[in-house]
Amino acid sequence: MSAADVPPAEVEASRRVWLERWDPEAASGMAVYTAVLRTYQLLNDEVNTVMRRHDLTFARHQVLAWLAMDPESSLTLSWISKTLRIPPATVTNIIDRLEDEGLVRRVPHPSDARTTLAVITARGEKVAAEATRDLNETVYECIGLSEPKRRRLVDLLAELRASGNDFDVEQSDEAVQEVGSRQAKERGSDGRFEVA
Amino acid sequence: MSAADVPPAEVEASRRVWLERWDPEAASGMAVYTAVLRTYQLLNDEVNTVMRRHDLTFARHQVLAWLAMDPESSLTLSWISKTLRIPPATVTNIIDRLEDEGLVRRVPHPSDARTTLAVITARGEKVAAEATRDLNETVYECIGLSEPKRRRLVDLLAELRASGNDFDVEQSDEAVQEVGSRQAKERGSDGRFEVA
DNA sequence: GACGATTGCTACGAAGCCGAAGTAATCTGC
DNA sequence: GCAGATTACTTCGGCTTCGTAGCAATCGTC
Repeated sequence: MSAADVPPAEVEASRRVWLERWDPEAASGMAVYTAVLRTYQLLNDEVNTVMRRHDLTFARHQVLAWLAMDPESSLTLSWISKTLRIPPATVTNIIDRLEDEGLVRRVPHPSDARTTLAVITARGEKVAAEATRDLNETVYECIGLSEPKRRRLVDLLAELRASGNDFDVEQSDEAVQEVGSRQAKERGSDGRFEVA
Repeated sequence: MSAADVPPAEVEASRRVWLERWDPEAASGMAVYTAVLRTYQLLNDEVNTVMRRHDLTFARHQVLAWLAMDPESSLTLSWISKTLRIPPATVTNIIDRLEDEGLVRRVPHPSDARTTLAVITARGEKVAAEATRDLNETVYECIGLSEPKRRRLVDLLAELRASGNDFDVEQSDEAVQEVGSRQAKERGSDGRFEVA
């Protein structure tokens, strides 16, 4: 939340020591992890600074943004949990907070009494739009990388994730299919299909 | 800790909606942030899984590793806070835990009664070495990217950090100088200089 | 239609992190 | 040598996250 960057010189020093004591491959791997971590921390700090201005968290904004984008302005909690990969307990907490702030309402699902829908309120839409605009202007548009470099960076990170841990990627694909069919089923009762 | 990856198809959908409603530059910025975030989460999960095997946290291991690398096997808490960018309260907590586990001892600074030194114990050295080896073998050496790609990735991330937010970089440099001089002063009494 | 398995959500509790306030020691300028 | 600022660390309290266990509703199979 507040940690941002380790002084470069220190990092270099640590890398040198690492190289002396451990594998070169481990050293380059550590460099990658360190770089990802520090970049994450930097961006995360900026994002959270913006979010705090709107009394939100990144996680809460994420949920709110998905709700704002949804054609029905409503999502089931389990859908949120699966799609955004947030543990159910955390989703409950997030919706609790959003509800406390009056940005979201819990509504029982019409055909399945087990599930509850999160419905975004007018105020929620407003806050979501404001926060998103702020986020775009303050963080996303200010990333100091040319368009092609952004693309290359995204590609490299995707490759890292894809090859680094097949397991997780497979899991994601499964989830997509599950979510897709669930959505189709749910929305089917309304005569509409929202393909994932 | 458990969130790892949003289903790619969902992400693509969100990006499309983003593109419709907001700037293309904001969309590519969001893509970068999302990619960094997800990669961080993936690696972080792996790192923490390893750390849990050694009853450590990444933060605790980081501190332990720096202690293990230090020629004096000791660091002041404030140095740790500044260099690793960890808030003082968190450093206190980290050292508390490490002390509870007998990996570190708190020793009063010989010449400044305000500051306390964290000194790594023999057991601390052992745990640090084991955890680091495990981390290298399980995570760092398994990152699915060729050596040149790793380098390119690290460079791109460095550029993002450097150009994206001059403020933070300057802050870092200040910290380096401060830390450097502090170290020199502290170590000066021992007749040795540890340049940052 | 009924029983076991599954699914959806929540309550509880533990852990980590950190901002703010507090205490103690040291440094600075006079 | 002495106020006042600074520095170092800790305590406190709150927030977020998430694993586990629990309850309630639903589904699938017979």
